[in-house]
Amino acid sequence: MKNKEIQEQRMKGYFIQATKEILKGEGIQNLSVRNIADQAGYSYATLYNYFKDINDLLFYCINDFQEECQLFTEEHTQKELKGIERLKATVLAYMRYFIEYPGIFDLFYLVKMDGLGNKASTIHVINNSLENVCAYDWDYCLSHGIIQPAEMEVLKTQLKYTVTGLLLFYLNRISPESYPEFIENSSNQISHVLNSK
Amino acid sequence: MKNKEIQEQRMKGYFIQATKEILKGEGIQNLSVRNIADQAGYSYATLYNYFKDINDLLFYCINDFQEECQLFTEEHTQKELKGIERLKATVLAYMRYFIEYPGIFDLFYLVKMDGLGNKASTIHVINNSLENVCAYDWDYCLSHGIIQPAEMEVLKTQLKYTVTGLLLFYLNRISPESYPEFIENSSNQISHVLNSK
DNA sequence: TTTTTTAAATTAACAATGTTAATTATATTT
DNA sequence: AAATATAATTAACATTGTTAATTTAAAAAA
Repeated sequence: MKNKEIQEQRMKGYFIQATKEILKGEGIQNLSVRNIADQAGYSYATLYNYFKDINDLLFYCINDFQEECQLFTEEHTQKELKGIERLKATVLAYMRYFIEYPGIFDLFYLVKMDGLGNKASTIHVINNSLENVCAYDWDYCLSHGIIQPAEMEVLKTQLKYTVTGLLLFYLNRISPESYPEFIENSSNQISHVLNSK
Repeated sequence: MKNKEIQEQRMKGYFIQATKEILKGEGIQNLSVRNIADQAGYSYATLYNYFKDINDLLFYCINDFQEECQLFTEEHTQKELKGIERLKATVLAYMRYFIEYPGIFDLFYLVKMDGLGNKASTIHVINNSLENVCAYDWDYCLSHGIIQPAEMEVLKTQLKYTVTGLLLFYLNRISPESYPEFIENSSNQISHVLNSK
């Protein structure tokens, strides 16, 4: 009875992998059940033997992408930096991840997840996405007395909303119009939030 | 040749009105061409005699809603308040408008507007939505020397991203979980942004 | 090794969507 | 009143998510 389990996980993996590829490549507007099944090498109805519906499939992707995002930011922030400087670099790397994969931004922040199914735990992952990526930096600032515990909560929240807002307007509403402007703007806003430190 | 124009505007008005009603009532996920036409009292294909596509129709709604939002905030902030206090009240009223009509939030900030058609001017309305609603307050603060011009730009930007982020997480990701929490959270964050004044 | 049973995958089918083409009904002009 | 132009409707198509019916492949029993 163990083989069954292994095989089922493997099949799920194929569909999850296909979904992730489409999400990263063509984006969420080109994602469809038939598309996914094609990429996975199966018929569209087969998908429903392994997932309740397309949302169910998306939940798995969110967890995977959060992990990937964590790795991405670690790789893209120089290890020499410390404290506030490092925190800022981490946040900017976090943003770059979503700029590189706008479909993942859509998935994390824009998709409607109406059926209350699996949701709870996945919503939790999203709500703590940035905070988790920055966990090391927050800890460092705390243990070195750079930020007081009380203020840290406000900063975390402020940063979360600012970062999401910046990404939302750039990716979804073309403001600012160019990437350099966006980066400069983002850098300024993040500094402004953190310099009330 | 003037009657033609009047009649055409009237017809457009029926569809726009219908669209707005559905958007405010059932929300964007229940909006469809057939739905709109039903509400307007015409067949679905008739719509295409007056609008290029459904996006074209949405553009008109955005302008109307922005005006309505402006009126809403004016009515919901006490006239006695002045300066920063009044600004804060205006921002909170702005947020309440979108809480009352989540479909309008979707329309303003979440909908994909891919065909570059009419877009430019409508995008501009959205990008300046909050700033315009707060125009009176910003002017007051400026002319009374409460905020310096240079800093004001940063605050406007910061406020825009914070407000959008707060709404996005509450409406789309259920965080925080209750409305009182959301209001308290929002109030705190807005104060925090403005108190660096 | 056949045969039977079970499980898995595929094709058919449905309802809902946006959009266009073909057709009918309504005004307008001659 | 007849002919023409305009506007509205029904038909039709392609695309979506999802379910039901059917075929194919795998496992178990003989």
